[in-house]
Amino acid sequence: MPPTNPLNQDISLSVIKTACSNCNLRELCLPYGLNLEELERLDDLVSTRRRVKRGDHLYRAGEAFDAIYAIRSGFFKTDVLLEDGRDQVTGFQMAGELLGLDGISTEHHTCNAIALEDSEICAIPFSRLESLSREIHTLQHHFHKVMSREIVRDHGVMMLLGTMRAEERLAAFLLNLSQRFTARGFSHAEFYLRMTREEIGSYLGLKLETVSRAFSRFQEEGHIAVQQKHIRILNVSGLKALMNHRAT
Amino acid sequence: MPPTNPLNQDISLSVIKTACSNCNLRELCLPYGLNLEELERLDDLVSTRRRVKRGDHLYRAGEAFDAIYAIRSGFFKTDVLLEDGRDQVTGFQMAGELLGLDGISTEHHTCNAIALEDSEICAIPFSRLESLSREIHTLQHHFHKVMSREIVRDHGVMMLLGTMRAEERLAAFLLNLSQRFTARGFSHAEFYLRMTREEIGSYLGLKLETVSRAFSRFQEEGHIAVQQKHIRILNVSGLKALMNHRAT
DNA sequence: TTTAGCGGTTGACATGGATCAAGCGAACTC
DNA sequence: GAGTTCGCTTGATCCATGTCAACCGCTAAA
Repeated sequence: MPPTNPLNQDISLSVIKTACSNCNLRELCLPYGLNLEELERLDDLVSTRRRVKRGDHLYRAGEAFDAIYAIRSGFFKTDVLLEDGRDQVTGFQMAGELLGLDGISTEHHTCNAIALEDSEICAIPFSRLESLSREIHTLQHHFHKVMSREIVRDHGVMMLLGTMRAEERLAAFLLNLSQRFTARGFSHAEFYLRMTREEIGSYLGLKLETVSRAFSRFQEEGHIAVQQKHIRILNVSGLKALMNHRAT
Repeated sequence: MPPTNPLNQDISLSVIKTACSNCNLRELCLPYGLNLEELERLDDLVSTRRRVKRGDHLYRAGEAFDAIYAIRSGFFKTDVLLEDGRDQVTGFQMAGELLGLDGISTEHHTCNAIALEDSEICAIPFSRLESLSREIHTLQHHFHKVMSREIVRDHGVMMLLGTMRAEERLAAFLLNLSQRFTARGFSHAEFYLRMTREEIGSYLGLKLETVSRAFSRFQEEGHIAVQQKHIRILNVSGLKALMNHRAT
């Protein structure tokens, strides 16, 4: 039932929508571990929500940094560009994950963040986040953990790029996606890829043809079923075995 | 002149030695930007100094995390291990740089830190660092910058591993070392490598033979002079040109 | 329904770097 | 001072992945 005053309705709706305290991602995202009173203080801070259409930039390398972004829904990639035109996808981000941490260092973004599907993000003004985390120990500590986790993730990618074969890389990639979908309550075994073969290749340090061949091979061997961007994982342990195989 | 009481001498010496306020790396390290009073508060915190002999571990993957480490002198590498025995060097660290940031995430170290020469480090208990950075805004902000810088550095390595050829990787590596030595007041053109060809290769995702051949080639082409671990850079712009050459 | 375009698949061939192997020189031990 | 070891260099060969090219099949627009 709409209330008598439609304006109030709008306001309360928008408040509800942008509140961390009300967000079902709060256990994955920045508010992790906060109590109710602390949550409400964080709500004050996370005031801006924005839609980003598929293909649009959330931010570009070189732009001034003043906020980090939490993904409320949707899917992003980040990439870095070299002067000579080469680029590399440095990550794929999904709901509950943070974007923009790279910008703190120089106060300018150092990569591009591009939506791979229509998405919604919450902007978190960074200086206000620092203020609040000076007051809320839990928030401070969790933020540090999130940054550290990003460093650990990057080490994993370095390992992957530095020592793994093409098929190992792709297996690791699929298992990682599967695990992150699971954490968000989706099927661990069946999902749609939001990115092209070329973007996967860029992330994994491979050419798109190599990615495509590896997909076909996994299918032949019964590890997965692929149809375009639709993936079904048929044999998780098979994929895991692929990863740890070579001991060169 | 030694004072009459040799014990006092020892104490004051050790205090002087471990103080950030007295360390000539303070502009590169954690204390960056702090005023005198703040520096003294940081001094209280950085009480433990430790020597790490060449080849020894500062910490190992899996150990409980409770402190980060600032390198006072010396040279380290960090590496990650896969279950199947493969490993990858994730970085080389020199004086003024921090080690252990990866441990914050899980409260356990996720990599090994090994001294490549006899070194000295300052241990900074992490929970106390968090406390202090809740009180000193400048410290908090600078610590965030340092973590972010590590993320940006990792993206650079991902780019290198994902898109560059062997010679480009080595050129980038040499230029990076040169720049970091310069920042520490050493020659930008002449230095000793503290790591083996194999360790360089591991970091760059190459085999030691490939690293060796690339060194030889750089020498033939007059970009550098190599003799074992002694490197002289003869043509900086030549090396830079090597890096941005290919536009595939 | 036809057509255009983009992403994906597959094949043939090329190549950069890995692998295997031999030898060398500097540093360390006895 | 001789012998041993380890790190490095260099050559020959191999192979995983890149490159080039053709074609396929969704999807969307006309």
